[in-house]
Amino acid sequence: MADGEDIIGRAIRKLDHLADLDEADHQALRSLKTKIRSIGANQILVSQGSDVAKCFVLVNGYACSHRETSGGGRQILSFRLPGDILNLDRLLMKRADHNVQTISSATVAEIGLESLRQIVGQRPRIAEALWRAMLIDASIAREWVLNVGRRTATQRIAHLLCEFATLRDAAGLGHPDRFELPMTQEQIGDATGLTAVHVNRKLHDLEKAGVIARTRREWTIVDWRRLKRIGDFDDHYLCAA
Amino acid sequence: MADGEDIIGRAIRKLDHLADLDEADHQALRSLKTKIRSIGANQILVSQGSDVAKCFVLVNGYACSHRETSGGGRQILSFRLPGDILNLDRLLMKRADHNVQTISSATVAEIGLESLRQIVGQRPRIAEALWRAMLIDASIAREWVLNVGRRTATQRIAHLLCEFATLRDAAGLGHPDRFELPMTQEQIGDATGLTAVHVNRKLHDLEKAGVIARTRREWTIVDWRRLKRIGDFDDHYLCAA
DNA sequence: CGTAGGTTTGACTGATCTCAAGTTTGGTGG
DNA sequence: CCACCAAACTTGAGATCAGTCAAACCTACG
Repeated sequence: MADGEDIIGRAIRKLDHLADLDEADHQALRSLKTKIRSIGANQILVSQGSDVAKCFVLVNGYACSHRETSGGGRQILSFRLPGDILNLDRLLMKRADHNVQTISSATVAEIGLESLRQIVGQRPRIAEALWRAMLIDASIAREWVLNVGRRTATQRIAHLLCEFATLRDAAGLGHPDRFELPMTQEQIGDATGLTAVHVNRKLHDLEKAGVIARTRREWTIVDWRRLKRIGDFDDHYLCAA
Repeated sequence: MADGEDIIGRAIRKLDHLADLDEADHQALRSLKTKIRSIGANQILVSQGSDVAKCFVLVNGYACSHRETSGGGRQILSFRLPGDILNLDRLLMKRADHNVQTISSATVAEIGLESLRQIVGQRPRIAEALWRAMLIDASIAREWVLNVGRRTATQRIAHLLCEFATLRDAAGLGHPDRFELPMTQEQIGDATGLTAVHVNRKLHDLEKAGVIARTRREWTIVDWRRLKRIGDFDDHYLCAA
């Protein structure tokens, strides 16, 4: 297994799951020229309004997308895991409508927009998979509207943890309910529309209630069923294909 | 101009704007068999989890999409105007991931999913336009996450009013800052993550401040510039193509 | 070690919700 | 044209959730 194959392998497997790609589709994806880049934590990859001519595939590490209010408020719109394409919208949109940045040190594969567009034009199955990937992102965004608009602080945080753990498990990134959480409490707050201080308090509540446990950076979901119930979590929206 | 042409004309013009459709594309769209249906206010058209085999084009009246929490909370995810396709995701998604219902009496055109899929397979420009329409919906959803997560009550309401007025104007539905608002204050609350009571109070604030005016169901945006500033509104995300 | 970023805790403030009672509006039937 | 009704809107008082400010404490890393 060559290095190049391995590196975007996770992304390909993901797309494979969204439409029945055949061997020729796989070949086409593997033949895409990629440039691998290592970046530090908290580096902006795409900034709102920009028109970078490439798509980034997250190979390793974690990232998030966010928008800002004019008053300086920051709202995280999604967390990204290895295998995710970070700015897929650029395929059809002239400009990025949100920022994308790493939240840990990471490595990304850059793909030229032109070659990606070419493949999409020639291979309908790949187009379908990408289209569907974007629809799932949209479904997640809608769930976040619900989360932030209609749930209490504890519920929002619990829901976020459920989502992260589920996506992480689906991506095959190790033990399903014992992992290192890549985001800070400040970032959890920015994702749930809360303050870091309040996130901290509610996290302690969840811990005292025996639903989660934390030691250093290692988090454990002690009572998965209860966490889901608290967060009103139903994974339907995640793989809604 | 035949009736059938007229009725989906608005939707076609919208798509035309998203990709350069040629005459053959227009013909293909016009030749779609549609069934026109009139419905009362507050009727559910699509319910979450269902798999209706048709897409609905809103011809007349207003609609919204929403999801619910298990606790009975309701979050409106978008308001829909004449010319909008209400459940476009069904093109690629097995099941609806949210509810769609009318908020006024309305007439919709039903299009069979199969014929729509056929057209999408044969006419890449139409596929591109539809794809882009979905991306714009996604961009709007992300803006709503920001709105609900990071803005105060007054800002959220102002932002919503700006968005509605802008979309309404873009759809060519009459006077840009003087119109009948189709949603109740309860619905504004469900869209902004607030209580109807609180929406009412903040609406009065905006009125007292001379930013908006209301008589009966007729709303006027008195000071458009100020409303935009209050709501931190930048229409970039709406036509982000 | 020393430092910066992240976490924890406390006391106080303020925005929004809840509950509850009116009032207005628009539609319906007599 | 009027009487009535349900839905929407309005207003007040008190409760609560989450925010703010500020200080102390970790802990990873250079």
